[in-house]
Amino acid sequence: MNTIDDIDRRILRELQRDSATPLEELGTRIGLSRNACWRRIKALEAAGVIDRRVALLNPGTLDLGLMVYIQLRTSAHEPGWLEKFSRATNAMPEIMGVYRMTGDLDYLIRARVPDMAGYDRLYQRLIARVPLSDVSASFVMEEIKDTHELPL
Amino acid sequence: MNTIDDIDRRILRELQRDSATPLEELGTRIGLSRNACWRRIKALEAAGVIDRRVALLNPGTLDLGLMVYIQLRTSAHEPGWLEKFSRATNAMPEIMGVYRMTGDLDYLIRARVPDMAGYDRLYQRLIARVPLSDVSASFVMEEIKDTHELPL
DNA sequence: CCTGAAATGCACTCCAC
DNA sequence: GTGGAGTGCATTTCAGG
Repeated sequence: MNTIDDIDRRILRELQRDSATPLEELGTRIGLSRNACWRRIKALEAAGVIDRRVALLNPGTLDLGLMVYIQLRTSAHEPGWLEKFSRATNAMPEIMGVYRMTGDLDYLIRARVPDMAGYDRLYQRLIARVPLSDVSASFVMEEIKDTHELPL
Repeated sequence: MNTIDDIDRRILRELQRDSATPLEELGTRIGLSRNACWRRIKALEAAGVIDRRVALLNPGTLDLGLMVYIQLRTSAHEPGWLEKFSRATNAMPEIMGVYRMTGDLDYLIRARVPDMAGYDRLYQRLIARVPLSDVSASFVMEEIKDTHELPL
């Protein structure tokens, strides 16, 4: 895989902000021909730097206004617990992120639900599938910033 | 804005997983003609349900392997503090999420950096711009799940 | 590495049904 | 809602510097 230079970074910055821009405009914006631009994009895709193109949806219009972070502190887990936990959370679409953490909290879950009742249903379903101890939830009152864009 | 029916949801599910699929294939997959499919997508865009199309990048290939959650517990902040905090965090690209929370922690920051040294630089820059008290960081050891896809 | 042009294919529109 | 057909532009390939 080739090293990523400055021009690549500018291309990536544009694409992760908006991938619908025509090649022509993208090229002129970064001072490259449409064609050279295209070749770099293909190379970045082949190298796995660009993972995929997706549509970003608006949570507010889909009745998913409540974001919640669930913190888990574990007791001693039996062998195979992590495997079961991983399968359970991966099978639950409301759960968008699951992270094993340093520090005093062991696992952190990021989820989106319509409202408090929706959180309760999620919680009930989760503890029914995996034994959990010491669960606490924090709800997002205000999203000051929330982006998928990586710092380049 | 029209209500979103089951077929719309299936379209959205496909698009937020992969927006590069040709209309033809997308149509057959959900059992709709290319044409009807296209009309629904345009309607969803007009209604703001589909926000935009973006490229998703691979953090591992861009030397952004470390994800960190920074927890802030506030002391009494002077007026205008939130405004300053918001501007500062929005101007820092490593910071991908900033949330005002319920519960004992007041603000939660999600950020991506290359490594521990990168985190320290971020931390130093942040406290230089905004007065903060009671800052604690938790680092992601393992990403068990991490997706942008909303539950539909 | 790049540019510019040619060929392909798809998005998009309009049509009749 | 379906399918077909036509236009134009984006994407891709190719020839060449």
